[in-house]
Amino acid sequence: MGNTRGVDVFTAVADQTRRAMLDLLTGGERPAGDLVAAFPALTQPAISRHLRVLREVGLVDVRAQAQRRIYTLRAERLSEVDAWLDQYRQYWARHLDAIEDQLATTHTGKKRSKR
Amino acid sequence: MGNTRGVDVFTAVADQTRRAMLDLLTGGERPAGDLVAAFPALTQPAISRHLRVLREVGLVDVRAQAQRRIYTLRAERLSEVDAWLDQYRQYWARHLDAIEDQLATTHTGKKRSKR
DNA sequence: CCTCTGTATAACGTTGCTTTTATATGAGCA
DNA sequence: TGCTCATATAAAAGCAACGTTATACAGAGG
Repeated sequence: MGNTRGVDVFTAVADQTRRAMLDLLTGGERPAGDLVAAFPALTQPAISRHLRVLREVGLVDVRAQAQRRIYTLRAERLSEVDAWLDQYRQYWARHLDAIEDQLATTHTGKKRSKR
Repeated sequence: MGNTRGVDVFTAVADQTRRAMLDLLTGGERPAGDLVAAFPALTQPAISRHLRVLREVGLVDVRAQAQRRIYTLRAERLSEVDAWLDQYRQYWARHLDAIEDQLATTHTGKKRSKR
C-alpha cells in the first residue's frame, strides 16, 4: 500500500510545486511539456523530477503517446491523507461548535441546544 | 492565515514523527515529557524541536504548569489540508463509483444508475 | 540513416531539515 | 541560596531534497 523506499503521500504533497501540478491535472490529463510550460520559474528536469515523485507515490499515471508522456491525476491516493484527517475531524468540528455556541450566546443570550 | 517565515501545515504534517505526536495528543493534552517518553528513539531536544514546529504552525498550544509545558492539540489548523483535499474528493469518489459500477456489472449483469 | 522533438536521467552544488551534544532558563524545594 | 527537575535553545554534524547544467534516449519524419 505505501511504498518501498520512496516518499509517502504526505511528503509528496508537502511540496507547493507538486500541489500546484496536481491542481493543474484536475483540469484533465496533460503532456509533460504542458506542465513544464506551466512553471516558467523551473527548468524541464526539475518538473520531470517532481513528476517522478508523483508517479512513484501513485498520485499520477503516465501513458506514452508518441514521444509525449501524458500524465493523469490519480486522486484516490489522496484518500490516505483524508483517512488520516478523519480522526481529527471531530476535534476541529467540536471546536467550531464551541465557537458557534459562543456566538449564539453573545448574540441572543441563549445557548444552543446540545449536539 | 499561513505563517511568516516558517513551515506550512503540509510540511509540518509531512513528518512521520510529528504526525505520531499529533496522534498522541488526540488522547488529550500532555506535558512535553510524556511526548519525549513516547519516542525512545529520539532525544529530548529533538522532540522539543518538533514541538516548536507544531507550535509555530499552530497545530498545538502550550500552557505552562509549574516547570511543565502542557501541550494541547489544535486540530482546526488541519482544516486547511482538508480544504485543499476538497477539490480532489470528487475525483476519487468518481473513481470509486467506477469500481462499484464494475462490481455491480460483474455480479448482476446490470448497470448502476448514474450519479 | 540523420535529425529534431519531447522527456528522462546523471552528476553535482546548495540549501535546509533533523538530530545530537552541550548549555541555558526557570520553577519548586530543602 | 543552592540544588534538582522539566524543557527550551545553541551550535554543529549528517544527510536528503531541490534545483541546475549536461547528456542520453526514444519516436517521428525527411
